[in-house]
Amino acid sequence: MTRRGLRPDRVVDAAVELIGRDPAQPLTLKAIAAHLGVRTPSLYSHVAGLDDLRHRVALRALGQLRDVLLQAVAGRSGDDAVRAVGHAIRRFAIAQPGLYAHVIPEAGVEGERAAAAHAAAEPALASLRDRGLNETDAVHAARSLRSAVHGFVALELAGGFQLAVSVDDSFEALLDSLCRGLPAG
Amino acid sequence: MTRRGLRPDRVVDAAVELIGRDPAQPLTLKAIAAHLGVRTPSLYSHVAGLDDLRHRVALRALGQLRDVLLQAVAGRSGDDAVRAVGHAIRRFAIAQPGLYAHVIPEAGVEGERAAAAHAAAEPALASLRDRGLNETDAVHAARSLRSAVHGFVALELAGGFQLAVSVDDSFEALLDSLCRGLPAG
DNA sequence: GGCCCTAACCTAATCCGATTAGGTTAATTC
DNA sequence: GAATTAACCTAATCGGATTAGGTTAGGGCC
Repeated sequence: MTRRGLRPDRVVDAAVELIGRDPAQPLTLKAIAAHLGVRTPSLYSHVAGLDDLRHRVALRALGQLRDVLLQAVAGRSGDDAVRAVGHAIRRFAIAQPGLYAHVIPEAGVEGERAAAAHAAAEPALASLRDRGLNETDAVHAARSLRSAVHGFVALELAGGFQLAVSVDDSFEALLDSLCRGLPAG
Repeated sequence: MTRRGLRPDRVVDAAVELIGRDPAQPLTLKAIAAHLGVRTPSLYSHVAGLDDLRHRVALRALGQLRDVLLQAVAGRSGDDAVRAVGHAIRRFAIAQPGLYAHVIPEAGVEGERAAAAHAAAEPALASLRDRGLNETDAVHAARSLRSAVHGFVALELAGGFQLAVSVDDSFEALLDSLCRGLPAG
């Protein structure tokens, strides 16, 4: 019964690791507790429950996504930046499907999480403003880009692309279309 | 204890109705049974369990989506058809968010469901072929369109668009970009 | 060094929904 | 009208979340 020195962050670490190991497995307090060598109810000292845990995982995921996007757009502009954003999101989602799933809320977004989502969206938005778009058009474009990439990745991860046509090629085609089609200022 | 004359389809009907009433509420056998005036275990005479029920709901949803898309493309071609597909999907998703959610599988797709998904995708694919695209490019384009619209709707339903910019306008902008950007043959 | 307090951990118990086991009986068939 | 089938039921089990309420390790203070 030694103390484990758990912190909320350590619990989230464990959750993220389990999610990474097997994204199909649902995130369960029981599994996390076992992974940490603790009984399930003990987690309640650090986390307010399953919903709270999911919330924290979402924040973690959004933070990572933001980092990834910041790196992706660094030093790029124009179509180059748009493509980099697209590839970065897809790479992130494929590398950590379970984590990526938590980026999208199931119900409404609010508070801290909205802020995190906003922060994650910012890099793409900035590179679209650079493209010469005014604020409103940049928001339209950012939503379009994010929607297209999220939709693609969501369907891809769900196994939605069954036809015998390269999925990678389709993704490039999607980015091609977007770059061709997005207004340029 | 009179017989209710339940059929698998009636159970799915009830599920769809409950889902429609409150998409936020998770789909539960208990609620469906109550709605049908029956005890929970009785449902097992008609469906094999919760997973089977979800599968059936998904088939129903895919069928409806297909109908909606067939109507949407009827008599249209070119960008007109593309826009109609986009609007039809979005209208369907907003009208029946709970049902739409079941269109996207959580894990892999197989068998009957893959066929249903295929059938639902066909109308859009056909109208892209009409556009003069060869089969491969039509598949790329169909995936792009589906991804973009699905992503948009998923984020919209999740409350992901927080900024004070019209979501309807963003959707139009997305369709504009796609129409401008999709190859034309 | 010993006492106190907090909070981390535990066990036991409850709740809720899914699922299974096994009866009862309405409807159907012969 | 008897035999069969299958729809429905009750009772029980299971798995995971959550709550209630103890126990004790460890840090701060005398």
